[in-house]
Amino acid sequence: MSWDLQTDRPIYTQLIEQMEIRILSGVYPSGSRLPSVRDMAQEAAVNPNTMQRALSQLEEAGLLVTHRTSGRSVTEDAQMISQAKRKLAREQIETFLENMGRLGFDHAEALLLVSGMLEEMKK
Amino acid sequence: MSWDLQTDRPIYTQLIEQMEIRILSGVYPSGSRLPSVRDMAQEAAVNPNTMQRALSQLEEAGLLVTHRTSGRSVTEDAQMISQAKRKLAREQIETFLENMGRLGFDHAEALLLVSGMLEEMKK
DNA sequence: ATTATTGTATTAAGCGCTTAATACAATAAT
DNA sequence: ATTATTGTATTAAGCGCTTAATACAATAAT
Repeated sequence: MSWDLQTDRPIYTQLIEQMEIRILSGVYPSGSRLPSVRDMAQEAAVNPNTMQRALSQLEEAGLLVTHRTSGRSVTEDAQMISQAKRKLAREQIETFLENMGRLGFDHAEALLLVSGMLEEMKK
Repeated sequence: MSWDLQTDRPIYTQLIEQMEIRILSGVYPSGSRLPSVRDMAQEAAVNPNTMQRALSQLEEAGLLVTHRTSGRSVTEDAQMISQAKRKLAREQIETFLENMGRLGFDHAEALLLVSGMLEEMKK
């Protein structure tokens, strides 16, 4: 699981997004413990402060729980996680339709283009 | 046509994206002249230097042409524009499928979710 | 001919992000 | 009891982005 970070926007926001995806997709399952801030920072080739910043915001969002001296873990509220996952998926679809709309494709056309591309990829 | 700019990433990159969309979707048609840098900067509530930076990069990309003292205009190469539009649409679909994939949905599922949401929106 | 408009360039300042270095308190591990 | 590990906090420096102020050359408009 690689951390590919772009330079065109703040690293800590990218860390937040990627961590969120890992949590929602089950890479870090509900209740599981995370590596230490320092370890995760090193793995992502990032300063510990920057990783700390991202993690503390994920805690604020309710996805992570901090145990002062024994590290952090993913929330045990599995329902919250699956709810967040559905919400994020919905948002992905909305942004996609919005983006296509700005290019001049309505919803029906966008759907057609997606299924068309999937057909192509089958071959 | 509003310029809603976020603070989470550089303004000039957002200007580039939004200008590109306006060009590809025909808001600024092929061959049409753009307002001056100063005017566009004021309209977007941005410093002229920032707008200049975005426009000069769009010129580098071949979408804009500069006429030293009589302003800028959109390239007259209509074919290039439509090609860029197709390319951008394709990229939108790919990113969407990629994002859904990271959340744990395969291509078929993603397509189903889109059509599902469109059904909902009809009601 | 004169004026206004065009893109362009330069300099200085402020700001947030990122890194680096360092330190501390709490507590799990030994 | 001692040690190692944990999250956390602070300070200073560098960097790119953004703004502001200003100026210049080229040329369209008058």
